Amino acid sequence: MSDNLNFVKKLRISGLRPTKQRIKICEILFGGKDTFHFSINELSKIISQKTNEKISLATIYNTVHAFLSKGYIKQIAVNSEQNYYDTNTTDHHHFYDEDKNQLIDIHDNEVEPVKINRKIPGKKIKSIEVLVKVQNN
Amino acid sequence: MSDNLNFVKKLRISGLRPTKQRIKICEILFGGKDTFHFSINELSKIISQKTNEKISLATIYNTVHAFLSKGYIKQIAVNSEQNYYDTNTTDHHHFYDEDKNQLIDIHDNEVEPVKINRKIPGKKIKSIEVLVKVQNN
DNA sequence: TAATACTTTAGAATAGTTATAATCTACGCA
DNA sequence: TGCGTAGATTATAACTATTCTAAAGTATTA
Ligand SMILES: [Mn+2]
Ligand SMILES: [Mn+2]
Ligand SMILES: [Zn+2]
Ligand SMILES: [Zn+2]
Repeated sequence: MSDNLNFVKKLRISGLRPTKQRIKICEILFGGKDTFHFSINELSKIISQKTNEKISLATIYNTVHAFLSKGYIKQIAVNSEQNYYDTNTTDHHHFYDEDKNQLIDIHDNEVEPVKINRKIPGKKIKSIEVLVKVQNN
Repeated sequence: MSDNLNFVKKLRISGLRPTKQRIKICEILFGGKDTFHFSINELSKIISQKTNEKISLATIYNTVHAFLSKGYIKQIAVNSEQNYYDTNTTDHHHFYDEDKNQLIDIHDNEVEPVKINRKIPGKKIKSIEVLVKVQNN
């Protein structure tokens, strides 16, 4: 709960007013020990489980987008069914479990750096993402 | 146009009846010299440009899904805005030009093989995909 | 040619997401 | 400490990609 002060700071620093809703979403996203992956749908369910008051879907979308543009979370492209987000904003790759519909972090020591021996004229690389799809044996 | 016989064969082999619509879509997808990337939307536009008769959206979706499940095309995850498909079904990676919203093939000689030093128990790797997002300098 | 299974189609339904516009709130300033 | 205002929240409508439905059409095989 003293985390809340940090969240307020975090929001203020990036020019976002520390509202009740945003602080609650901060608690859920950044208050745990571990980072995690979520869809808007999943986040919405977590919120309604852990909270008495309801946060409207529009606010959840707005907040996730705000956090995304501030770099507090990352977006992960898996498929077009649903957007996935990641509270781990470091550069890292993923397994995607097609049976559980679940993202799993691949740590840097678990994968060789990807080397691209080609440049696109006039373009700079913004990100390199590896997605390893896995399924049951 | 003698390609059409091949397309009929191709469809027959996989248990799909060679209908007028499917053959037309085959022509567009597999009749050119080069492979290419497309969204359903783009394919739909190409069809209406190159064809007098119209093919309904439902049929385009059905056919793309059928071809996908037969392995005639691949699906590429870029973002959740829209699904992308690829008539190049070989294993290969992609640049994604965020300004032009366009996929560009990375050839095997342009990237070192990606080595994953970790296994998920009970799971087998289905695919390894690298997506390099680029934007204007 | 007839029976049948498969296919196409228009349009309805669904689902994720974004826009709207009214209400509410945070916060700098009087 | 209370006001004014910019910014935030919300319910709901709108939008769009995709899937479903069910009726009409077509390929296939006997
Ligand atoms: Mn979407
Ligand atoms: Mn979709
Ligand atoms: Zn991650
Ligand atoms: Zn490709």
